[in-house]
Amino acid sequence: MDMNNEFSHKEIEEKWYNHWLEKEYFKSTPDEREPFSIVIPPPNVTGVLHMGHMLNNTIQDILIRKARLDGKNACWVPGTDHASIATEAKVVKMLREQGVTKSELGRDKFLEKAFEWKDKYGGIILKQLRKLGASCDWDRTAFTMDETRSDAVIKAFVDLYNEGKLYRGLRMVNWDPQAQTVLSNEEVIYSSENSKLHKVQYKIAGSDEVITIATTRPETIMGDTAIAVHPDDPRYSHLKGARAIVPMVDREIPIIFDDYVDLEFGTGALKVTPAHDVNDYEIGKRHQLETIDIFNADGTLNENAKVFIGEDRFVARKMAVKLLEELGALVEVEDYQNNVGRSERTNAIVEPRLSLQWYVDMKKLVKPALDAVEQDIVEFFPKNQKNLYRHWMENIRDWCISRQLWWGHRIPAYYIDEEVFVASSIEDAIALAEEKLGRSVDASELKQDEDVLDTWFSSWLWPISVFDGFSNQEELDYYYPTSVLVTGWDIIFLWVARMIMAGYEWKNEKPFQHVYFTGMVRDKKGRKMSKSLGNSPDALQLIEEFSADGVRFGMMNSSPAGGDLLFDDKLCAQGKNFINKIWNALKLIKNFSVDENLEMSAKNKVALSWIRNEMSKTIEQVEKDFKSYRLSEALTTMYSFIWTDFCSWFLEMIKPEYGQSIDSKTVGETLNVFSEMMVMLHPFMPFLTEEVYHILKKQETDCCVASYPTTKDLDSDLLNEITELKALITSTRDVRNKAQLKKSVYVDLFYREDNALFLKENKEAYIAIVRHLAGIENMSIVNDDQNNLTAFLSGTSKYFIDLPQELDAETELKKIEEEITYLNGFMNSIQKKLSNERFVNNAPAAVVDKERKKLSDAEARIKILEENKAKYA
RNA sequence: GGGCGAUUAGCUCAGCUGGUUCAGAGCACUUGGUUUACACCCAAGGGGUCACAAGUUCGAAUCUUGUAUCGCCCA
Repeated sequence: MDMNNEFSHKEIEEKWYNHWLEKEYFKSTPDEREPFSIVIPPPNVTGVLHMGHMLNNTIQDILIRKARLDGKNACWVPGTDHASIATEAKVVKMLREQGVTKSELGRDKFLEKAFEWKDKYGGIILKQLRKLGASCDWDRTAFTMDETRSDAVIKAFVDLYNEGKLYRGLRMVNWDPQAQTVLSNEEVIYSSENSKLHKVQYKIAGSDEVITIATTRPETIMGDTAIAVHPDDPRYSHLKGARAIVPMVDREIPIIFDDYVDLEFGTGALKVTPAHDVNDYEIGKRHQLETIDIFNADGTLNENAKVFIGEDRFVARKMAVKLLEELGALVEVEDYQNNVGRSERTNAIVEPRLSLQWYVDMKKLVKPALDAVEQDIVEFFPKNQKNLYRHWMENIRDWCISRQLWWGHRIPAYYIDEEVFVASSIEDAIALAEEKLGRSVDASELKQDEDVLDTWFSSWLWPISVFDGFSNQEELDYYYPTSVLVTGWDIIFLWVARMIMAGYEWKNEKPFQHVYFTGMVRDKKGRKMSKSLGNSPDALQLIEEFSADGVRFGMMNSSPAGGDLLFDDKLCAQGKNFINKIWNALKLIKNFSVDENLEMSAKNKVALSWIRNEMSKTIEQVEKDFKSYRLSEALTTMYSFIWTDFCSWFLEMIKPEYGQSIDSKTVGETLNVFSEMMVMLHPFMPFLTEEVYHILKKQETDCCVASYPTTKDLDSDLLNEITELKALITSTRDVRNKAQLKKSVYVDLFYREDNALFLKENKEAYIAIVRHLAGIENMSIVNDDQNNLTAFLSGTSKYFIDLPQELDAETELKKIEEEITYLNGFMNSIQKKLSNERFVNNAPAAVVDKERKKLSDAEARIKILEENKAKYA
């Protein structure tokens, strides 16, 4: 048969992916079969495939393909999220390049542009997933801002509000005074900058005493509402109940005691400005302090400051320093390095600012979600993530869900003056307003909230909303709860925990049975992959170079659940080599010269029986590994079975001598084993296995939808005997190597009459295998030690080989002596164990027997080694 | 400061319920091999006091505690 020398992955990948799509193998609709469903963690619609996605989606594809082969109704729902911040930033940038600003355009026009942009550039990542072989039901592709998903979001918001689980409250945000917008934490870049630490004296009211604080921001002094010191600080304990006077504005503020204060830092006294510092805000809340906001939105000072009104915050800082100096309040100014946050987009120093935001009251949602994980109703893989989850859930904070952006779901809250009406439509809002106000209300009176919802507020509904579960129960009943969620542990709070809460909140049921946490993909130096480091390989280029199967192999080869993956091209190269190996095994078999008239030899019969047993063992192990999500273990198991057992041992066993033919039955059986092997490996390497599956023989189905192979009862005698036989072959090859024999030189091998291996019924086959694999001409029995032959040991049996020349006596002697020394020590330790009554009495009988066997084996080996030694001495 | 985790061969990591599937894989290394399916390969080999210390146990890489070093998350 004519076959390519190499597996040409590009055309083969495309061919089979299209074939699978045409056959609609990935499509799922509810039926009588057991469902197996996965919802994709929706990637950012503007994103491109990176290493993390590859790992994550390879795992999902492996699980879904395995379920499909197991005969389940496998449904993998793909989709993307709208990524408010990232997408809006990209659209704003595009508009800026066109010379248009967001505010000039207005909300509606801006959204139009954003959707245009999304339709044009969005979803590239889903196309890229196809290259990886992802077997998603593409007809189900969902987007967090499409109609169904948007309806769900609005409904969820209204529900929570009506149940009192949503509220509006003040919160400290990252404010960019230049762009006049709120930034998320991800958009603020912190770095160490040079600044000055000012030590400022505050007078204590009604005394001559002063208290000195240290600050890098003297321009905020006018907003101070307390001075805080540590409760254990002896320097200040006498100030309990005292009040200090804020310099420049002469306002009295309390001195408070709080653990937050660092005794070592500065003077140990901290000025507290709740309106302009996150930590101060927290302290303020604890001590019910007044909050004085002294800044305008553009970073200039307002009337509350009393001084420097209208000046920019940095101008005000200089003026404040000068004024403090004049007042004699400034004690000292020293150089200081501190962490400064700047806006990623404008480079302006970020100003912490209080603003009114929407919150979810998480304490009202937490209980069933915490219980579910604690009781393994939702099971985590690996388990240790439970601790992290519990810790977070027990210390949960309310979730701020409003974002000062336009791209996203606009908050369904409508205002008339101070009154809020939350409703899923303007009509409903009007009705609510009319009822409340007792008069007719016109739509134009209602002002809808300007903000949108956090993207996670749509993602947390994902396992329900992709099945349209907020308005339709039918699909949900079948697919929900989903079987497994595959995601990174870095979003356990942002996403996983919230999905579990949403599941119980709206469906009173967990969203998934299992959660498989993947590790982070790092570069080979252990650094996170990032754009700025430029250490992330181009995913598609990797596929191009190593093939999709090769990359999938590389991703899976070294990534246990939860463990980080130090990515190295070499891993993919190993995958590519594996493909080459399988391809060549296929070539070998297809190019056998088959003789229909040949009988199947005893040797081939034993070989086939053995490989079937090994295959069964492998399947059993793989099934076990799948159950506990030890996917990289499963792959390693299959790899070593295919490469070592099947190729290196089995194929060599049945391979005819050069120029000879092989019987058709052996070939037929071998093709069956190979075929099953391809189905077994299919979830990990779908393209290669499908191609090989069809070249092997005429098949009734495609590999993609075949039945996963099953296990058979093991013949443990045969397995043990072949293990022994392999050891003999390896020892013989070793002796040949040491004698520097050429492969083409055949020699004679002898065994003793009492050799158990060659007393069995498979004796003839075993001899044939040894001869075939170890370069042996004749194999026969000798009764006595043969001084003209070279003796060697395999297991506990002694063999003789007729070498053209003797082995180097000195090296042999040294090795023998070393082994005798080792065995003596080994025996000692076992004897010690066996003479320990407590061991013999307490250890299980099987363990004791094993120790006895070890002892007798070691004795037998020593006896033979001593004989051999005598010969060399 | 609070929490989580890691430390096993030169490198990257497996090692599940303590006991021959217990010290293992890949890469790297050494020796030999190419008219023979595969040099993207074959055969054979070398290499580890399982971070350190104590404890539990008949028995510890595995369980407990402490120490050291490193990583991550939250503040």
